[in-house]
Amino acid sequence: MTGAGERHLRALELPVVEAAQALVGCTITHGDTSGVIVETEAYHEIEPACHAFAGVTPRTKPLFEAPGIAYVYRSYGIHALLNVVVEPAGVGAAVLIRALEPLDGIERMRERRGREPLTELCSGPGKLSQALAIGLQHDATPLLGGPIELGPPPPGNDEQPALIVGPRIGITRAVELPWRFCAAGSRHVSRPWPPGLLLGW
DNA sequence: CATGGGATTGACT
DNA sequence: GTCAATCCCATGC
Repeated sequence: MTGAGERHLRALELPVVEAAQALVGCTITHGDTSGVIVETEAYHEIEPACHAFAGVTPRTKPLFEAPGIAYVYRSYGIHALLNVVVEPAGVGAAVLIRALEPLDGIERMRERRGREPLTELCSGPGKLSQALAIGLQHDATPLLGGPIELGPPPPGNDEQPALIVGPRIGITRAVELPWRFCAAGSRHVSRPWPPGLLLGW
């Protein structure tokens, strides 16, 4: 039997678009800081917005490895963005973690972010990396038993949350694909929930 | 080896 | 709403 308590493990076995949905509600922990995933996007080598579209390069190599490792890259020269690599080895695909609901180490997050409001700590892919002190040194590290830990939903929150689906944000290619997923009603997403359809209703 | 772009953010008009 | 910061890496000469 497969309980909700191991949803993060099942997510790692799914195709990337389904994995992106299943990961909403799971947790990310680094040291004393952790949060619940409330927003994700799927990226796959078949579409040009994905870094893996260019094939295997020194930068994209982790995307093509076996599921369950991190892909962390620098964005706009400033931010480190965290992805969960999924799909079998040889297939380049990953789930971008776009926002967390802060759970543990909130004061530490406030120090690192230089901001007080709970909704400004992890409400964006660059923000959550800063709040959890995730950097390029974590690229290709395991997410099970590594420095950054992917975990199941918190106790009492095992229900797969209702999701809002919409187009991905901040990209210029393959903008039409509805591969962004937000926990419905969460106030911790990177932007007020997108226009789009509700899933899970 | 030189160049250009980007899965963002925060500050500013 | 607009815009610059900043740096890794993919690409091209």
